[in-house]
Amino acid sequence: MPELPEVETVRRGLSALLPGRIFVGLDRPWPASLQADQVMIDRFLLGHATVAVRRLGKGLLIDLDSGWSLVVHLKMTGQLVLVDPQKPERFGAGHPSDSLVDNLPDRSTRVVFHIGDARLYFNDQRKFGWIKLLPTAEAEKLPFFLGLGPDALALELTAKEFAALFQRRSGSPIKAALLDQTVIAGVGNIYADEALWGAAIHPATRVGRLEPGEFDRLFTELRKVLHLSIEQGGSTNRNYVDAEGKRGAYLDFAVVYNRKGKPCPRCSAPIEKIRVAGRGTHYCSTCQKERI
DNA sequence: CACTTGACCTGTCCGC
DNA sequence: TGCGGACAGGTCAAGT
Repeated sequence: MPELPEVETVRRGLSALLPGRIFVGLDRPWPASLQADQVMIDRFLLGHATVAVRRLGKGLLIDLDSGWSLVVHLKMTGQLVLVDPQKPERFGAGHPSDSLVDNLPDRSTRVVFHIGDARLYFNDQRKFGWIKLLPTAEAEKLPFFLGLGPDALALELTAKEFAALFQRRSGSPIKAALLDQTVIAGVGNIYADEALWGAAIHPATRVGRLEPGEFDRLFTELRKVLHLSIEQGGSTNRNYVDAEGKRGAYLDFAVVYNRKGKPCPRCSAPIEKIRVAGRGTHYCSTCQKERI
């Protein structure tokens, strides 16, 4: 799944649904997805309530009143969906076209948290995702979190600072550097392609060849697509759903991602798909000129 | 250190 | 229709 806008959408959903409710039980149809000792689960999860839900890059922290946290990474196909029997209208019914999941648990369900009467399902078709239970201070110090660059939507980040983050990756294609979470946190394959199209930069352009004005444009476009996507509840290509099981609508606004052969809205040339940094990459060869 | 490639898994789609 | 291969929102480890 999940790049910054999708994780942020899940965070907001859980933030509205979880705090104050007590974890009372657990099912683990695929135990490896939850890295936690049963003794720690009994002491620091069960009987405790959520106090806050935070996002760090593409990771989530569910802070508990025990001083411990559930740390979640959804990787490619992870979902966190809360089903509340008190509010069945939240889930599926009414807008079935918005819902991608019903009848949980299903065969991708890896962990089920019982939270009062409600159920929080961790589904993950490809099993790349994980959940850990750790003391909050320790969770924040996981290598993955310590290594993160500034959040792509950090309020205090300026265009000048944005450009400076890329210095040490001067030999990389700009797309590879954008995907590097230690440079800047939160950008993934979809929004890298969309932002590079907006800034009219070829994805394979070496960082060292970019001009200051191009970094300015990239910074502006990146934030624009991330904000728009959050407004739209994220991107659902295949699996992604929010905390209520609903898909995101951003791909209706996407210009290049998953749109090979469709016309570029700037110049009407067909969008092309190539491979950059080992990832499928969509761009307009007319608007985003390659520089040798 | 910077950079690239393949591996982790399951499911789906495309071409023959 | 069937089958094999490529590919899918992300990281990591290992290689050069």
